[in-house]
Amino acid sequence: MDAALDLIWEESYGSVTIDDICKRAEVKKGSFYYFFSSKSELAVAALERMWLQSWKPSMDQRFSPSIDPLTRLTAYLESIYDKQVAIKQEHGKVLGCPIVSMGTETCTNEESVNGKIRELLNRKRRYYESAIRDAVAEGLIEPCDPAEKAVAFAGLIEGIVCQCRIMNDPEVAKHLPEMGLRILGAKQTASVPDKA
Amino acid sequence: MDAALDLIWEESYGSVTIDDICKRAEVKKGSFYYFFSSKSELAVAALERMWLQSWKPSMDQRFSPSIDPLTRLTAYLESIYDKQVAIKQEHGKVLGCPIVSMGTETCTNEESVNGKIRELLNRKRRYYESAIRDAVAEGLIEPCDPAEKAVAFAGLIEGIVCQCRIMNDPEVAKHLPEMGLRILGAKQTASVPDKA
DNA sequence: GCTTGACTAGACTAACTAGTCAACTATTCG
DNA sequence: CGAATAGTTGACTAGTTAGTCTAGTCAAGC
Repeated sequence: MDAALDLIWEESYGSVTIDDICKRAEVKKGSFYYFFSSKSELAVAALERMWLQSWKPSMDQRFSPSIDPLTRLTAYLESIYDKQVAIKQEHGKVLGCPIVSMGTETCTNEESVNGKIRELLNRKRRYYESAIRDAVAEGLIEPCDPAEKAVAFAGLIEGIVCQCRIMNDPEVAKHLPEMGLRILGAKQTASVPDKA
Repeated sequence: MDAALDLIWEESYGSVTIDDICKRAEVKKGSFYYFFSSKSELAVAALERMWLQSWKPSMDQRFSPSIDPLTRLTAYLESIYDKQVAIKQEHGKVLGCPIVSMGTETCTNEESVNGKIRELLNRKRRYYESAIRDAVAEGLIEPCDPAEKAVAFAGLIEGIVCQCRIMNDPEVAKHLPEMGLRILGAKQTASVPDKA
C-alpha cells in the first residue's frame, strides 16, 4: 500500500501500473492479486490506511480543542508550507496533496476511489469547521456560517497546494497563513506570528 | 485537438489513448502521426489553441480596463459558477478546469505539457494582477502586493473549482464572489450584486 | 511425518498500446 | 492535362498491460 501511494503521488494514478507497484513493493503479481482484485481496490485500502495511520493522528493533535481556535487554523496553514518544503527536500519535487491530485484525476472514471477521496476530504473539512465554529463563538472572527466558510478555507488550501505542485515551488504557500486569516475574516489581522 | 481536450477533460490525461482521440476525431492513426509525434505534443498544441481561440478573447472582454476593477474580479468569479453549472448541463458532470486537472496530473512526468500549463496559468494570473493593481490604485481594496494577492486569488479559484470537480457539484463555487472579495481585502464587502 | 491453510512465484494469455510504413487519394498550380 | 504536394488509410510490429492459473513454499497444529 505504501509503495502504491508513493508511486501515485510521485507520478499519477493513471501512469502507475500494477507491475510498477509490485516492483516497488518487491512482491510478485500473484501475491498482489491474492490480497486485492484491482488497482482501485488497493487505492481505496491504501487511502483509508493513510488516513488512520498518518493523517488522523496529526489532525487530532493540530486541531486539539485545547488550542486556541485561530491558532489551530494558522498553525495548520504554516505546517502546510513546511510540509511542502520537506517533501521537496525528500523527493526532489513538490508533490502537493495526494488526495486532491488523485481526486481530480480519478473522479470521472473510478467511482470507488472517488468515494473514498470525498470521504477523506469531508473528514478534513470537519476539523476546519469545528475550529471555525469555536473561533466564531469566541468572537475571534466575524460571524459566519462555519460549514460554508470551511469549504472556502479548504478550497484556498487545496488550490494553493495544487499550485505548489504544478509550479514545483513551495514558496507559493509561503503566505498561506495571512490568506487564510483573510478568508476567515479574522478580527485582528496581524495575529500571525512573524515566523519568516 | 478539440477531441483530445474534451476527452482529457472528461476523463484524464493518462487514461486517454491516442486510439481514443483518433476515434473521437474520426481520424485514422496514420493521420494523427502525420501532424503530431506524440500525445504530449498534441496536448501542448491543443492547449495553446484553446487559449487563443477561447480563453484569451473571453478574458480580454471580462478584464477590459473599461470596467471597474472590482467588478471585473467579482463578475469573473460569478462567471465561474455559471460555467460549472453549464458544464454539468452539457456533459452530465462537473469537469472543473482542464488546465488545473491536467497540470496536477502531468507535472511530474510530462515536462513539455507542464511548461505550457504553467505558461497559461501565468497568463491568467496576469489578468488578476492587473485588476488588483487598478483596484488598489482606486482605493477599492486594502493596499497590498498585487502579484502576491493574485497568487492567492488564483489559488482560491483553482481550489474551489477543483472541489467542484471532485464533488461533482457546482454549488461549491456558489459563494466564490464573497470569498474572493474577502481574500482581496475589499473595503465595502457588500458590493456583490444580489444575483442569487 | 502428515495435513491444512495462508501466502508466493512466475509463466501464461488475450487485449491493448504506441508508433511505422508503403500504398492510396485529394488538392493545387503551372 | 500532368505532376507535385499534402493528406489519408489500414495493416503491421513490437512491447506492455491486467488478470489468470498452476505449482509450489512455509509454518502451525496434530
